[in-house]
Amino acid sequence: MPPQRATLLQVAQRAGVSRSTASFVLAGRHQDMRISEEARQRVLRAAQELDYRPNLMARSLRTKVTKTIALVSDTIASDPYAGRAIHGSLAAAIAHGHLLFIGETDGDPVVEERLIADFLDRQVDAFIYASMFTQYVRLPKQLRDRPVVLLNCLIRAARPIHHSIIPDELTAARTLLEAGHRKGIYVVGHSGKGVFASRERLAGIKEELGTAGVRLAGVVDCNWWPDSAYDAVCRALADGLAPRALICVNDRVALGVYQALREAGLAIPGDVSVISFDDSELAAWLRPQLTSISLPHYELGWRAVETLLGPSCEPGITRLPMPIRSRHSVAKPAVE
Amino acid sequence: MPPQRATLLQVAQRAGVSRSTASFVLAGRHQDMRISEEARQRVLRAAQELDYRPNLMARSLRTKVTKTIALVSDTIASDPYAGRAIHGSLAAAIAHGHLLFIGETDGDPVVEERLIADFLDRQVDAFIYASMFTQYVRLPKQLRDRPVVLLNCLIRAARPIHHSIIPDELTAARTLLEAGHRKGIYVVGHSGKGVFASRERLAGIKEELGTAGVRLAGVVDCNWWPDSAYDAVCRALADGLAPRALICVNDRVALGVYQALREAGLAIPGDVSVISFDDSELAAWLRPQLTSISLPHYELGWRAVETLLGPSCEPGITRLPMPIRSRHSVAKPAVE
DNA sequence: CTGAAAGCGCTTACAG
DNA sequence: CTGAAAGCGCTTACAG
Repeated sequence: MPPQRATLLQVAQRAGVSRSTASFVLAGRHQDMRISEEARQRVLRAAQELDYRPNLMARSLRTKVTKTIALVSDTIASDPYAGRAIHGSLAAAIAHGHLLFIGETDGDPVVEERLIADFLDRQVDAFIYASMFTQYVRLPKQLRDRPVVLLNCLIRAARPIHHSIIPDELTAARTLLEAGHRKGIYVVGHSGKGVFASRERLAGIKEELGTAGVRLAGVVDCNWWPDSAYDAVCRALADGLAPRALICVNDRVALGVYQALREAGLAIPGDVSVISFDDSELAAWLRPQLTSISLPHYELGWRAVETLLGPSCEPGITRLPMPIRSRHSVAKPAVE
Repeated sequence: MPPQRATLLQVAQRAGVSRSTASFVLAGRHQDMRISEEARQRVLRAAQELDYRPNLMARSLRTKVTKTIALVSDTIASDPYAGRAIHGSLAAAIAHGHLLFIGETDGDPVVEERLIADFLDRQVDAFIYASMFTQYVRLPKQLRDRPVVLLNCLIRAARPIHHSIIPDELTAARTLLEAGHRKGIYVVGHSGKGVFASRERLAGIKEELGTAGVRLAGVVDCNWWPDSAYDAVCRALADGLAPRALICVNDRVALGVYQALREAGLAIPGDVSVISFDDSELAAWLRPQLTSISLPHYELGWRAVETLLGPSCEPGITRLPMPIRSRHSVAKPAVE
């Protein structure tokens, strides 16, 4: 059996004081309570000798704060890289003296409701509401009026009432602009309504290009897999598309794009620059190695709990830079 | 502000009974307490109307069981695939009406001790002690005499005192045996003492081959990266090595092996079969596609909390089958 | 069949 | 400067 933990009462008795006094010195409130230095020392020593550690459940019951937060996500723990968001959240929580509960809903609203109820029953102080893909979400009713920070997702609202931490989708466009691209820039990927991440991504790209006075030349529509991208790009090229730069929504799409360009006799990056998202293993295996932009999962997680637990958690949106791994698929465009 | 939760007292008052009575019916102990059916109905209705949910912290303080468990790992949340172990643990915990705390130590004993202390202060009921790589570990003293299940790790001991859930490392050898291989089977990877996973893996392979009366032909020593594997295999081939089957400790090593074999004019799987571990994305990109064995992370996690929370958690070792993804790198050996 | 009471381990006005 | 007391929201012998 585990060793019995000493209680505050035991500490007090050993120190020859009351529980109140012991509690105050242990809480560091000996100043305002004006505990005699001598009593203080006795308590400290007793606590040390008994290896006293406060029962946090008891404390929480009294104070109404548990110093625990819950991260509820659709399916973050299962994604290869998104798990880092958990890691980041964990680290920040610990740094703030909090512990973190994790929960996965697999996108099922019923599961979600039950999960949140469970957390609430345990009196968690606050929530991180996280999404695997960057997207708009509806906040569960149970979370209204509670401290919540959104991780990798947003809530549609006239005036933001919560804080969101999302990736800054401007990186890709900026990279191409910096390389000197001004025209013939296309996005390869699905632009449909369903996939919110791609919409955000597309919006970010357009916006960044726009501020530089550049127009996105178009979108090659396909889903997020190599075959689909390959087919779509082949077809587009056959139809006369003459891209100078292709922004792929992920590395798998880039794989299909590579194939299509190669078959069309187009050199990467000589004729066409290619840039992508995810920075998966694949990016390094491709030839030429693919310049790819990853989601800053760890930072998103860290920052989310940081702002949740930080001094002032104001509504708004924090966009975190997306780390770019520059390899060999982007070059200055050839002069016309 | 969040809506005020109703308390047991309020339910009791609304039902016109004492807290005791309310508590008993809500706990379903109306039988042994012989509460009148009428009183029972009143309580149930009151609870419903007030949307009563018990404060689990208060209950725990009284009963000494919190229905929370903690998973402490070295660095599971950060690994691309190991995160699934968390997912599996989560699911099993929920299924048992428990909630899961997660903690990462990054392998630092000081961090570990503090983390466990934090969990203990929160009165968690039990622990999962998890490791990123399959390996032998020392159990932190704080965890002695407490309910613990080891996830993907083992404790060296004369008589096992805890339960370990680990992958069954026999799969690779078995696959080759089933394909008809009997000789010229080599392992490519580091056999040094440091990397426990490879030791377990090597032991598993030898054992499985041994029971079939087959001897491992040797080990090509290298570290777990493509370049090192490439160099090592090139050198070995130059020295006259004539393998019929190569077991790579992971997919990256397999990549190096592919290159080395190709340069030596050896066909896969015609001349040499190759099998590997991890089943990463890479396995599908290689040509021929690589047959690879993955760690059953989700199942390891699930099973660990399942046995922790299950009826009888006896000391011992559970070995979970490693799923094999058969592709095109293993074939029957050519007849001599 | 039901209620009054103690107690889990804390914190915090309050009184002296 | 310090202690007695109440109370956080529950559960559970105990008495009737």
